[in-house]
Amino acid sequence: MKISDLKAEQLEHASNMLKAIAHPVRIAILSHLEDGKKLTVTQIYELLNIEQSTTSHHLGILKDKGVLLSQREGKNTYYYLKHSSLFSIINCVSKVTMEGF
Amino acid sequence: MKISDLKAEQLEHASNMLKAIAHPVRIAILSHLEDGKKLTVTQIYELLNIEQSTTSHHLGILKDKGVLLSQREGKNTYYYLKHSSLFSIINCVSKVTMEGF
DNA sequence: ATGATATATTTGCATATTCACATATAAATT
DNA sequence: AATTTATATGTGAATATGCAAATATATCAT
Repeated sequence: MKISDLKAEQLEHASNMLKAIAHPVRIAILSHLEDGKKLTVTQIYELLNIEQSTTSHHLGILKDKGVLLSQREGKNTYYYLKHSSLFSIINCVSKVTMEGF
Repeated sequence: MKISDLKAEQLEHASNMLKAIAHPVRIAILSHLEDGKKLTVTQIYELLNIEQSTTSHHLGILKDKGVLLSQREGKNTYYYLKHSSLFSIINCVSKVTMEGF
């Protein structure tokens, strides 16, 4: 099936999901969540070397737009990918990016 | 290879490309350019039933960010996909979107 | 060469959204 | 109450968006 079969609502949905991941920091976050990994806010901002509040903000965006899920365990909140099929998109993006254009 | 292997420059590039397509109108435009099709500004704005200047604006964005190429033939400008591998991304998006979440 | 027409691009405007940072606040644990 | 971890708020700046109008480009007839 082709994307032209999508209705306006679906285009909006696809657009929102793409917006969610269309930022270098959020792409980097997702890259660390491959293979079903779950990471805390602290782990992520230390890995990426950015502001703690900036990290939480981006995680909030990804969660709000249905890309990530979260799970509080004591003081820590673990974030993980909601759908493994998102890897498909990210892998496609990396493939196209590596082709260099 | 994983997206975590990407360098900052590549994350930026991937992000820009995703930003380029992360809009309902631009997704709809791309959907009509599958299978190597080439369309004019007039064909596109009539297909999508939107303002002529809005269409030209979005086409400009897609061209500027390296998603589309254009080719003037007389009064008409034909737009087409720069890399067929972009279909991969769009097809992944439609797949994930159709899974409905 | 000029004016008219068709097609496309650009400009200006107002509005909305996004972003990073610093700080404040909230929640959980000790 | 103090500490650790996380979320929310405010701010200023940057970016994105649609529309209407203006401008540019190409073609055609005169």
